Amino acid sequence: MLNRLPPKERQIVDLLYQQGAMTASDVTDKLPGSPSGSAVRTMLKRLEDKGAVQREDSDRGFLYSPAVSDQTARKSALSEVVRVFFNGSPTSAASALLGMSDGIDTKELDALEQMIAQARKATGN
Amino acid sequence: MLNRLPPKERQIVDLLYQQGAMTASDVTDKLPGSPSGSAVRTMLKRLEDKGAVQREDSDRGFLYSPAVSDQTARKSALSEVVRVFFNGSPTSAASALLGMSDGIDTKELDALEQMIAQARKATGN
DNA sequence: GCGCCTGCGCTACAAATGTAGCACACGCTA
DNA sequence: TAGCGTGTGCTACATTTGTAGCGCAGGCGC
Repeated sequence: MLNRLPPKERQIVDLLYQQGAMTASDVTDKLPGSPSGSAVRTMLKRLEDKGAVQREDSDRGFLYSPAVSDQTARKSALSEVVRVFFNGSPTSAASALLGMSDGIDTKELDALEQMIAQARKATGN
Repeated sequence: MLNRLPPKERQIVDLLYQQGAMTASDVTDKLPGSPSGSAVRTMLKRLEDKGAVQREDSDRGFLYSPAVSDQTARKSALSEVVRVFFNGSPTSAASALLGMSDGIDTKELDALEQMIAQARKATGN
């Protein structure tokens, strides 16, 4: 669970989820406050020890990526927010989400309505 | 920002958002791992110093509550998840939300479709 | 072969966090 | 009034986090 990570470590994992696998120096560059490379490497190591990230050998050095799949992490993150802020109701959260989007792509709205239709069917079962 | 809080402190603030204002000993009881009361009070104090929670006098001792309104915190939490996991697309997140709800209340679905209709109009502007 | 980058790991250390013990004040009750 | 239970604050301390310095290895240009 991401919430069990301390602030900076979490920031790093978030970055990896957001931008995909990258090297330690990439992380260093993209992190605010221009931390030293070794500082970042240390945290990456700790994250690895905790099993939060994994690394893979590449020609430009190690590539770090989250140990938990995007799919799983997304679900987990959403569940958390729903539980804490929306009294366990995913639909309430979805409403709030709709409310806060500025310009929305029509296609996405179509997709959403499809999902709603699906949900209606499921409920009907 | 909640993500700037260390794990346990965040757990406490989450609890306050989820269950509303409560006393230090209530927090102690509801927290897993049965921590000591003084441990909890210390964290509550630190949270207060950081401006994350506020307290109010009551007949049964101090009542602690999040310093940031639910509204604001919700929005902020959702934005964060959307940014990190859904490439900034609220509608994608909403889809995922729909997908993960089990039995959904028909009324909520109706409400959602209304929101979508609204969004369509807004886009048309 | 000799410097130079780049990437990495190890070690060190200050600050933050997590946890608890102790002492004190207030309201009740025997 | 002496003795409790409850609610607090203060202090202390072990662990974890955040940050960086140093030294080493491999690839590259001179």
